[in-house]
Amino acid sequence: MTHNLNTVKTKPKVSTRAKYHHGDLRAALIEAGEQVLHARGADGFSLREAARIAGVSAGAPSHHFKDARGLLTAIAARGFATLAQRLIVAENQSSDRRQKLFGQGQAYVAFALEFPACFDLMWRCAMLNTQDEDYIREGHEAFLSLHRVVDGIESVAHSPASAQVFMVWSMVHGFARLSLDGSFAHKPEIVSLDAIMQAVNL
Amino acid sequence: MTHNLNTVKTKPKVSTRAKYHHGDLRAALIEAGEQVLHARGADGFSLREAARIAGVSAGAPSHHFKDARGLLTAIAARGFATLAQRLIVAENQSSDRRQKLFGQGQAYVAFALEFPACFDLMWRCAMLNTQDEDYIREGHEAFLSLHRVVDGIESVAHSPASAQVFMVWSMVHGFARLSLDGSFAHKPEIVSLDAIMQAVNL
DNA sequence: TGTACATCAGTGAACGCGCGTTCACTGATGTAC
DNA sequence: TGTACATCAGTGAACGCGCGTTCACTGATGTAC
Repeated sequence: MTHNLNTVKTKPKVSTRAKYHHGDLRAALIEAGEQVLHARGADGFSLREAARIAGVSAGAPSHHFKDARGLLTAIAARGFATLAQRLIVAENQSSDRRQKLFGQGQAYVAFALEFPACFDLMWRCAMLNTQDEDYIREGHEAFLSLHRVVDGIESVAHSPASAQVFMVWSMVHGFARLSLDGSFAHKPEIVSLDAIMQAVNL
Repeated sequence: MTHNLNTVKTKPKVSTRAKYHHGDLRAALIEAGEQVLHARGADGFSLREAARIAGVSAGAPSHHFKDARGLLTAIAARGFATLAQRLIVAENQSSDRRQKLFGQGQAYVAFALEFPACFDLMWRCAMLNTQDEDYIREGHEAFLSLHRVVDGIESVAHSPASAQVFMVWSMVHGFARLSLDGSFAHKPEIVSLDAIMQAVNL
């Protein structure tokens, strides 16, 4: 996931001669699509622009994705994969269970802030094929990691673990969204995720 | 806020003869716009369709709104006004402070579920004029109501009140969003806002 | 190693789409006198 | 009450926009023999 859209268009392959066959256009389109997404946001996304960046004609993507939605779904699935991976890293980074959870919260929000358009896209169901296997699997993967950690917490509040997972998820997700959408921008108080997670007694 | 887009197009005024001047086209456009928004979502919104529903030509809106963004901003501001009003109702509906907060949480989520596209729009800054006075004021109004209630709670956790406001807001907002975006749809556990708010010790 | 041929993965031109906005215009309204 | 006139709030035609997708095509690749 690297995004610099304004670079001069260069051939993705080292060979000096343009190759008629790309090699791995599917992967190249996903990467190009991520660039477009990052630069223009989910609403400004364009399949043609992704093709342009990949150095290929507008019709070419149809050989690898059924339509624009197909590419976007692949990108969203990759987003979930990255998120899940980071949550798992946080899960393994501490032995203290509360520390694990704090780490996951930070990782979740950091992901959203690092890839705002992708994070946005991941929940823009109207733009995605939500039946897609990868998309479902990677999303579930992320949820499971969070679930494992919350399950490991003996709570001060004696709520069912499932309520606590959804509580934490909602809070962290809401915090990420409100941050991205600028809702905290003009509030006098400084808003930190740490302070907020401290405020809930787990 | 009533939305039935598929009704036969009727003149908004009682007079049998079409009037050249509308009377209150601004208000009619806002209402028509809400219908479009509700039926097609924020992404499917179209100024022309709103004009069509209001029974007016495509150019007419320009006399009342600078552009499409202007109309959308007015709609979003009205959304915040409605939300604020409902939060204030919840605030006054109980004398118990925790009950107030629970009521506000329910009201917040209920609003999101009742007007999903409007709720969505209210945070779609790229589609709005976020400098608009009304938009800012009504949004602030809603926040203030929540703030008052949280300030009135003596917490088990001795966190600063501001951290608690943002915690509650994040949680409720995240819950609303995840609900709307279908993230809870395929989870085995039943997810209720009540259970989740119980899980945080306030 | 050479050849025939099927399949794959591109090209590039074309299509239709509804949109937001602009513009010269005109009908309706309200006000000054 | 009547008239002249400015202003307001509509019309409807036109424009340009970049988009996603389709299609007949062709160059490149790989495989069977």
